[in-house]
Amino acid sequence: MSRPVTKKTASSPVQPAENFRRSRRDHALETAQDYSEAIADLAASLGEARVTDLAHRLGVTHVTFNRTLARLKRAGYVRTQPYRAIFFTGTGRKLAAESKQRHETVLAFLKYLGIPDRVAQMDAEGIEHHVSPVTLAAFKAALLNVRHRVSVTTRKS
Amino acid sequence: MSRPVTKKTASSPVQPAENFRRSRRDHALETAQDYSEAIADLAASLGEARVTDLAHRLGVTHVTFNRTLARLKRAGYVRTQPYRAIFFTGTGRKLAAESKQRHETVLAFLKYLGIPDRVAQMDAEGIEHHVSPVTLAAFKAALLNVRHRVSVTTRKS
DNA sequence: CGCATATTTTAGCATACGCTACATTTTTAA
DNA sequence: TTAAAAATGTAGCGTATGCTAAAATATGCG
Repeated sequence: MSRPVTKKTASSPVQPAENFRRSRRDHALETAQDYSEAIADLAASLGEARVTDLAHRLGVTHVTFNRTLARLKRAGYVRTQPYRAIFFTGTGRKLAAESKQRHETVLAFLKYLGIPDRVAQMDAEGIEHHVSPVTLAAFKAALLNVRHRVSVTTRKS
Repeated sequence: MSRPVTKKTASSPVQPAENFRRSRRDHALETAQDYSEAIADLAASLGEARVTDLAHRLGVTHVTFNRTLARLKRAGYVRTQPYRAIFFTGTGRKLAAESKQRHETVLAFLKYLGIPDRVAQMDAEGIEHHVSPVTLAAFKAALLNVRHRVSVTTRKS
């Protein structure tokens, strides 16, 4: 007993699995994006990106940062020389720019919803990595809608 | 050379770190929530939750599911007997219910923004774990707003 | 009943991420 | 110039997640 169920296991629920899978698969990339974004940020504001500064900004030890940096290097996003500052490759710079842009959009959207800055910033940090281009576009559209209140072509990056 | 920068390292950027930290810290809980939600879902629709069915639904092997299930057990969310179906504890049921509720809200909100079902479902899966109560409330408010067409002040945390 | 099949569990490996402790190199200052 | 301080890098540990392969238990049918 205890199994009086249709044995038609796993016939219908096949699409959900894909979503979960995707959600998980992307996770590895998230940190890389965060790191790239931080590197770009700091490079822009301080003129260069140093390991210690970046680690502190990201709330990890320099060790943790360093290891992930190695992954970024392997992936071809950044190039570094030992004991020197970090430099982006073209690909890396693009990744960082996209990440930042997306971050800004998500944050602006949350604020637009009336969410307090503090909370918006926290949530944006987690949400941004799961926002597909389509959803991002929807966010942008909503923002444009409220800002201009008139017809605006959606291209204004 | 190569360091012509102000040495005021790590004085201002202390709040960002918190956000990143939070975003990461929560990650361990995400899977547990996904799993709980799936267990509850399946228990509701099939009458009981079996390891193989659940694993398939979540897109992982039964082995992976089983190990995480052990963690849920350790955390006191579920109780199981070897080779038997899975049962929630009170805490676990609550967690599952909350997760599901949040999932529904996020999904509905994305759809409300005009995002196609397929995409909305994918994104919701990733986003839901990063939506704070405040943001969730804002989502709900937006939904109510469109449903009732009445004024909904954004203060309702 | 007993063996074939299905389900569940365990064992062992890989990756990513976090950490502390320690080694190395660079920078700074005496 | 040389020794102390700061920054960077390496080694090794722990957790969580994923996997495949194989053992253990349950189930079902001849």
